[in-house]
Amino acid sequence: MNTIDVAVICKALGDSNRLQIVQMLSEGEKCGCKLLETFNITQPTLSHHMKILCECGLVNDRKEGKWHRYSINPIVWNEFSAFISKVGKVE
Amino acid sequence: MNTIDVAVICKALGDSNRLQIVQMLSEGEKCGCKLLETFNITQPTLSHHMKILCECGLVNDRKEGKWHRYSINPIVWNEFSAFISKVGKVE
DNA sequence: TCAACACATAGACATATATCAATGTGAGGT
DNA sequence: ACCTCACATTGATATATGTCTATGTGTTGA
Repeated sequence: MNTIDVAVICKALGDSNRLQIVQMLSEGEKCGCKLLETFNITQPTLSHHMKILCECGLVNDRKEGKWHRYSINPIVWNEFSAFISKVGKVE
Repeated sequence: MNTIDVAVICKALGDSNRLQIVQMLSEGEKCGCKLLETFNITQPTLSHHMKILCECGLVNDRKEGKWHRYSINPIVWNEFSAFISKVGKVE
């Protein structure tokens, strides 16, 4: 994972709605309509946020019938987390 | 550290110039003029970026004569890193 | 086939952001 | 005193972003 990838991920997490979404996904896989109940935003706005979270790789989207099951991508998240941890270790 | 703090930090790191700046600071304390040599931006733009990095707590600013010595704030960085690591640990 | 549900897309709009040129401030050195 | 250097501040501007309403798409069930 390079610097550009990490910057894109950080930008994705730089919105408090999106950060709260991934916190909810941390509890386990959830569908969009369930997420929509929690936040005070319209459906297109949620769709917009989920697109950003999926495109940067942080979140997986598993389609099941008419539902979209969203979940955290642990591989990407671990790489991101390792990058952040490493930068904090000052020489 | 709460969700809002983390979102602000992520937004700060969501710019590739700022992410590269903290990567440089990871090598050790550096003054602004040294940072300015590395990046293809003007001095006011660097000043703007440093202000954002300092205000979110990620970076310390130690004034020494006419220089500003910037360095990573390990305490804030560790808290941030721990938060990110925790969210990635899906139940 | 039709209606309802889950989600995407398009367009509009207000606000935020990154960047610059110009200028101000403050500290050191001659 | 004057100049130079390091950095901050002030507008200005183009672009990006978050949000909405309206509408389209695809799936499910009656």
